[in-house]
Amino acid sequence: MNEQPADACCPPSAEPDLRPVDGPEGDEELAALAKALGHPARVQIVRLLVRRTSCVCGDIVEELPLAQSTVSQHLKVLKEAGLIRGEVDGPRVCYCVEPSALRRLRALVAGL
Amino acid sequence: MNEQPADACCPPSAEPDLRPVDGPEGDEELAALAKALGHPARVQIVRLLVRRTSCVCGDIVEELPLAQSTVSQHLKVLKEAGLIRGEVDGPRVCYCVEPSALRRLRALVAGL
DNA sequence: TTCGTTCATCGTCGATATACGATAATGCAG
DNA sequence: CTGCATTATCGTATATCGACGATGAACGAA
Repeated sequence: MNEQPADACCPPSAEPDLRPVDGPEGDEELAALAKALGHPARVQIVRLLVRRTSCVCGDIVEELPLAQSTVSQHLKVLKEAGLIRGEVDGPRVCYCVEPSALRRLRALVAGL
Repeated sequence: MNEQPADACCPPSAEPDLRPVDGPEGDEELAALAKALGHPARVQIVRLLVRRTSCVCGDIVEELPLAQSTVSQHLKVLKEAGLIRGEVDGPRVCYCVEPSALRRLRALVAGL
């Protein structure tokens, strides 16, 4: 079991989101974000991190019916898409959502 | 060239969207919609259909730098995800977005 | 019916995704 | 340094994706 404070990472990071929503760049950007969310396990991971019941990789692994290596791969995909961030906390890594990326995704979907 | 009225299809279709946004079903649903949007060409197609400058398959093909068969495949993916609909209009097919699916996607993303 | 147009489907190829176990790398405790 | 716990990466096998050309199916016109 773990007894993490669940609020150790994730500084505010107020990015303005000034890029355009449409055009070819918007297509690529939305496609990349959507592709990262295009797997149920990754959606579930994002939800877990938003709910913030925990943010440690091991806890996420326990919540999913997948091997630890598979969860790590999914975390990597989400991180490369900019949707989450990982902060090293001793031997653990605390993952958290990137609020600006989520806002960006909402803006791009709203711009459809 | 074509001279289509561009408003021949797409009845209102006011669906209530009463299903829950979270939970395992929401994960699968969002993942399926996001996966369908996880390619720039498909994002571009959805945008074209929202702008409604045209809705005929052939016109969509002309807008994209892809072969007709490839565009047809992307249209199939979008249709199977429920994001668009195709109505046969003589030898042509008029595609249009499914507004309820777009609203559903926005609700699911907002529910993250 | 026959022809031409429009769109869908088939078959194929290379690239990418997804899963797993095994192993490496990291950090802390002792 | 040694050992333990945690996470990342590697290697591999299977499945799906994405592209194309070729072909098929449906429809209207002649």
